[in-house]
Amino acid sequence: MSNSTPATIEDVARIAEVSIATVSRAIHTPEKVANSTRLKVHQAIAITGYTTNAMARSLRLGRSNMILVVAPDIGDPNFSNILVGLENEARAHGYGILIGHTQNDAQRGLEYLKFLNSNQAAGLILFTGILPFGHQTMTARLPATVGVFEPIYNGGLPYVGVDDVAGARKLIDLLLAEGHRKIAFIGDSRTRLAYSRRRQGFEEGMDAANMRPENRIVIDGDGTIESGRLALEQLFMQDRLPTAFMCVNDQTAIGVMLGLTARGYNIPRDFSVTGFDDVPLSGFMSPPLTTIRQPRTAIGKRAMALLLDLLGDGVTPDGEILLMPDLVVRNSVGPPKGLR
Amino acid sequence: MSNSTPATIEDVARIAEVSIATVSRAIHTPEKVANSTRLKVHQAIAITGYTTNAMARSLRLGRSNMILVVAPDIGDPNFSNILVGLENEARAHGYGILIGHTQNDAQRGLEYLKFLNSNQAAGLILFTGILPFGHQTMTARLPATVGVFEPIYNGGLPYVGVDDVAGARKLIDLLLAEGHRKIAFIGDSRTRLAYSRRRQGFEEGMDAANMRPENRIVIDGDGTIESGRLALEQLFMQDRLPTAFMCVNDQTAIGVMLGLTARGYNIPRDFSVTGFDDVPLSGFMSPPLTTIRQPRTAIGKRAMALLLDLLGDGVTPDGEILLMPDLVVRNSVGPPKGLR
DNA sequence: TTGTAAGCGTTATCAT
DNA sequence: ATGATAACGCTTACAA
Repeated sequence: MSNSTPATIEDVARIAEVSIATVSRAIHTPEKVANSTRLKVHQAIAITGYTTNAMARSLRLGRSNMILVVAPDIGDPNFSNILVGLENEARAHGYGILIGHTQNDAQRGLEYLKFLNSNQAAGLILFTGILPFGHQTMTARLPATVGVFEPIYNGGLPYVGVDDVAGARKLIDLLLAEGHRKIAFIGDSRTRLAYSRRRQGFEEGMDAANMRPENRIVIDGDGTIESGRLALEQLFMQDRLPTAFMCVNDQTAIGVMLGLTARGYNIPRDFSVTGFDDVPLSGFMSPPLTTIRQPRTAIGKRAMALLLDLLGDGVTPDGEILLMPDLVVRNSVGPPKGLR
Repeated sequence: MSNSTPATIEDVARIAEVSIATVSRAIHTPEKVANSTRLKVHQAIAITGYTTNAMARSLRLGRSNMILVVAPDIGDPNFSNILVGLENEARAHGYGILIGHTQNDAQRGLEYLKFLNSNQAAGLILFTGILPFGHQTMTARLPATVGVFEPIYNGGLPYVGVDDVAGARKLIDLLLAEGHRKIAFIGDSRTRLAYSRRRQGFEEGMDAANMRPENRIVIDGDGTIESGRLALEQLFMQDRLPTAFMCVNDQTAIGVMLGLTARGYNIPRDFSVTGFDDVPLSGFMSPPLTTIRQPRTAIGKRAMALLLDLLGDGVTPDGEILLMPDLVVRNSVGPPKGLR
């Protein structure tokens, strides 16, 4: 069955004994074609195994039906479920999805920019928190674009994600309610809106409880397990110990937990720890991690819906769609040691 | 800088005051163009910000410079490092990578098939273990294709991965050497070559040690953490307990460990457990998991090199390239209880 | 060394 | 309701 070359619209036309124009119409505007003709065409299509050559179609149309999703790290445990949401919604509207992987390398980003500029994708979803095109970022001519999961720092682009400030606020309020006073925020030094917003939630909560600056320990990592561990070591070396660690994300929290456990401490008896994102692993930790759940599939769905809207009427919507995140209370938080 | 429409080759030609053919040559066969002309052209390109329209180019050429990588589950912890190897190699040869995500859904697979059939990708890398095109699998007309990480069950396609039999053999030999006699193999019931080969390694090792059938407990899951847990519960319920669990992959092993720990057992004092793959999480377990390391980046690199070869001379190479995997000894294996 | 022109597979306009 | 044909942007004989 391995024919040498794919069937073209002409092959179909010949077999159906109509013109190629009619074949095209039978496919895309069947109502403009006589019933009998349409039947013949579809039979011919079945015989030849014809599928539209998307390159030719897109060239002619000046647009494709593919959406490019760019992420710096495919391995990000948040990514795959977001993707499911994106895909389902795209499919429902006749679009396909292609994934680009930048590894935080501007060179790679640029290649995707080229891809976009040659109309190989109709729209762009950015999972990056920052425009990934290096020095060309400012002058990049982008198709319809929406950020997802992380607001985009330097783009002024529409975005769908969770309300980071509110999520962080839920966490800090929980810690405060348990009786914690001296709390460390293990942040992320990379310039990303999501991180500074989570920090902001932390500060607002501390403010609301009238906590003095000396009760707030802020230290930055880079959002990895390793960096959580490192931040913890720093704090121990400097002898600046809180009773609770509020971490910018789950990875960091897992690093902190691992470090604490390795030092022989018990969580939450000796220290409390919180995360953010509810990554799959978090539920498997011991103790399971108290964190904020990202409605990942929903976020993906909304983001794609937004993009498709944008593609439709080309009108740029209001800046951000913020979903409310849920607090997931597990077992990594308890009252501080002094209070028990 | 947001021009309405991308510059075309004609814009460049006009500005450089040459024909479009010369522009094309200046780009692709610069040696066939006078120095002075080449200079003018490149200046014009800079001015216009021109990038080749890949759709038009591919349509004309009948091939693209994109490689499609299809995986059922982007979230697979093995995937992201394989991808790095694939990408680096592809880039080095002027190819870009696109990722397709099937979620084990034949419908989705079919869409990628269409994508391929319209020449939108020059080659295909399959991370799937099985051709993902449903009932059209048998008649699918594929471009140059190579399987990676998992041999492809129903394709007869070239493949780059690890020697599963040899890897499993290392594991079973370790267990045997520690003194284990009654060993359970927690397998995967899905029809994939990788799993049956690991099982084969298990059997060969047991055979070589003259172990009787009643010392071999074989039970199947589906390769997830949950299924490892479930398999363990089944064994407990049936009261068929081994002293060691050899698991088809790390996820399964982690499930087994979690279940064992939840039941209050100590690993490796009460039971030994092994995995396969050395997924990132495995090193973080307590105890860290003894397993087989997949040289993921190397596998990706080799697979892409093979594909590019194939693209070059179109000659189908010998079936499989098997890399030797390393045993990673950590702390989840010890002597069986009776022997201590 | 450079230009002219055909053609890749579509869709859309204009006739018929 | 259907057919001829131009055009989308590009590469590559072939001519000059």
